[in-house]
Amino acid sequence: MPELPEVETVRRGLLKIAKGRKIAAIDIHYEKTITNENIAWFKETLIGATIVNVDRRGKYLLFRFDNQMTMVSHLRMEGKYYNLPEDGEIHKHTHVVFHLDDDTKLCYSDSRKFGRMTLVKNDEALQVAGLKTIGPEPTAETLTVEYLQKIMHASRREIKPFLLDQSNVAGLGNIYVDEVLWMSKIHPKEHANLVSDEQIEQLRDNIIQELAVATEHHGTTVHSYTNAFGNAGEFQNHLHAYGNAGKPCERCGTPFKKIKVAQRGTTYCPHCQILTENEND
DNA sequence: CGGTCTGTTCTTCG
DNA sequence: TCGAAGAACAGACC
Repeated sequence: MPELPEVETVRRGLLKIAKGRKIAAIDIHYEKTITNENIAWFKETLIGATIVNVDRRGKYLLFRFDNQMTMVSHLRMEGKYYNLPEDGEIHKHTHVVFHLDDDTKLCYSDSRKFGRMTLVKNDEALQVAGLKTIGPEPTAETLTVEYLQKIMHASRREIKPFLLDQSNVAGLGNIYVDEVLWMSKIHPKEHANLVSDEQIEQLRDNIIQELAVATEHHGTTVHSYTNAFGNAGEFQNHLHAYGNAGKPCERCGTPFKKIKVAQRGTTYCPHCQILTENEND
């Protein structure tokens, strides 16, 4: 389940093997991965084009080509890129294969078939659904205290679904939301507008730091698949809350509880993370 | 074997 | 206009 640190790790892996490479041929084994209406056009437009860069915005990868086109790729839960020699045997669940001009192939596999790719002109990339409404990148420059305070004051949503909403802040998913809420001592069901300005500042700092440190560790590996970019991560060894239900909180020793918040599995410390008003779980 | 669960985004409904 | 809930995706697991 790639979140920002994992997607950034994939981006760096892609740059190393694909930047400067020309697409020689494309095999598509599962057409729904490509959301363009015209699959033939998708292939024709990319064959002969050279990958000049791979950018990232939130959890979206943007492959930039020398023909002024951008392929937007979202991995959703299980999407993975990996690289093989041209004569290598592709893994199960491989839906798209880009044959490159250096006798290798860039493969996309996705056991759940949730991931999507779409090809658009460069200047239309930010109009793609999902990117059009995406919030600021979680960096010190782009995610300001003022911005976070403004949008949190204006929302009565529970903080967890609020932070999972990519239009508020880009890049957070289930794992890192549980982590930053634990670090910031905020209950996952706390309403955004009831969080104090001081706590918002803490939360903002924690989001920025947590994602940066996780990126340094190449993200969190949940299911490990060798040879796929972004699966060498070892940040799972640094998680405090996620996956620790029943184990003692590092700060106070109270066992972590696991509950549902907005239909999502949520781990939190019932002692450190307290609701300001109700005593509901 | 049937039900549940999984994460993310989009769509629908109130 | 907002937020909650459902839909969709497909497979792993009990």
